[in-house]
Amino acid sequence: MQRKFRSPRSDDSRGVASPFLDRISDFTVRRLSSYCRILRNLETNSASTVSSAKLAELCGVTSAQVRKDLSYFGNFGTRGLGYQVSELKTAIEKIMGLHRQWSVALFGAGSLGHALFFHEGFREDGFYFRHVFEVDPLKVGKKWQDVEIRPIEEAESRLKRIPVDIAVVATPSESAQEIVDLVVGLGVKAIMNFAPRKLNVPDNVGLRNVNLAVALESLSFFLSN
Amino acid sequence: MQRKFRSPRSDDSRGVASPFLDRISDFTVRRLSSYCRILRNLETNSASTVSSAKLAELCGVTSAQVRKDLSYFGNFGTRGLGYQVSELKTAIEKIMGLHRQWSVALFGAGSLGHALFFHEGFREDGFYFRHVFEVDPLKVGKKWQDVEIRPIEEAESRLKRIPVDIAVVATPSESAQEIVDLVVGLGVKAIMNFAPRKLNVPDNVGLRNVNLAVALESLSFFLSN
DNA sequence: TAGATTGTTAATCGATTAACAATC
DNA sequence: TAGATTGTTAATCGATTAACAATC
Repeated sequence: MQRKFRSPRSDDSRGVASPFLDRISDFTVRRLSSYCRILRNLETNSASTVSSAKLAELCGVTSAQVRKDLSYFGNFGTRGLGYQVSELKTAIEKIMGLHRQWSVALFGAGSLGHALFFHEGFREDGFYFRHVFEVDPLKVGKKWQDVEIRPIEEAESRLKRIPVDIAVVATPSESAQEIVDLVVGLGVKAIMNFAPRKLNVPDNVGLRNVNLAVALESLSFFLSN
Repeated sequence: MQRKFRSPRSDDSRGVASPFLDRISDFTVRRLSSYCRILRNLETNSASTVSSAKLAELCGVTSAQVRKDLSYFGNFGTRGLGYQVSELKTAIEKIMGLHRQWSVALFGAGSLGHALFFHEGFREDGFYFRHVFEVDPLKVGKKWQDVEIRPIEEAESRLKRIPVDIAVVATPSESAQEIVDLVVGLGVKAIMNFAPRKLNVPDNVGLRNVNLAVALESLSFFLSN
């Protein structure tokens, strides 16, 4: 149904079990994102505990689903009482890698690139844009916050000097594969792609495609049928 | 596993069978989008026929999947020969509702709203923004192409005068439900939501959530494990 | 203790795939 | 005709859910 992600064998000293030998589906990962967001809200509203039923309701899933998802990673609750909000939030952030910072390079400084760069949620989650690369000479040289837009030709040398964990591709489809090949060659292991085309990456590189048209087309289908 | 969409009973005079009594999963709809895009490319490159195996390869799925997806809607191929590219493209566009125009209202004229408004792919697919509504008085009055940004208070009267098929919500999370209630009350039957929160809509309204953070968080999980 | 809720197993549901008769 | 490829059925795979013993 979907490609699964196999977690490498690595133990963890701070109470979060690693799901080695097990496989976590992307469905589960996406729900963990959602649980995390809700738990942050609950924490803001000073809730101290939450049951799987309550969390499920707030996320629009079943309570069995919540418990099942969490069970891949450890025992976070107390029978009869539920989960400590802050504790569970911290645990999920750690599982998701949201307890640390990630360096990101943005390719494409068009309106989509602009929106991504200034999207506040990313920074709050620990994702920091270190580079912006663009072909349009009219945009090169401009500064977005403390990052100067540089020509794509400088990507290699700059990424060697200041490496990143993640590359975000917000360029026209034609240049996407080229950029991916470049950053993969430079050791980048994770790519978020907005270009609506199939990209080839090695097995050990994570690729997530975001296609803005799909949601609208799905609504168009819904309205038509 | 997911909510299914039940197609209403309605026959079609132009050769595309309607899948009444059947249910089409959102997985299938998303793949139809993908087939459509590839077929458009093939048509541009003057390919006249394509097999399910070739189409599958270009989309990154199996040939059985392609044939299965298409089989929900009719018989589009010729045994031994494959599919006519233009014919199949036209058929899928019709199934998806991409053979006509859709009117869209945009809520939120921030950088995300800006990116969506100027996203070329939408217009090419037949989605036209008729309205842009925004609370920030500094933005109200500006013109994006031929559309003037108007205050959110005018949404009701303007949408009554010039109705839309789809509302796109690109506002902060806090105002999203309010906007949804408003447009649902005005008869809008399809909503694309970028606010990272659960929205309540009646059963007969289509809602698609796009969460930009999820793809990055999923990569953060990938890199961490 | 009685009530509540977890963690987990087994059952169910539904999506994908293999296989092949039909047929160009 | 022989080769190719569809449309469809049945088998498989995997995600979700119901149910309940464990236990706070």
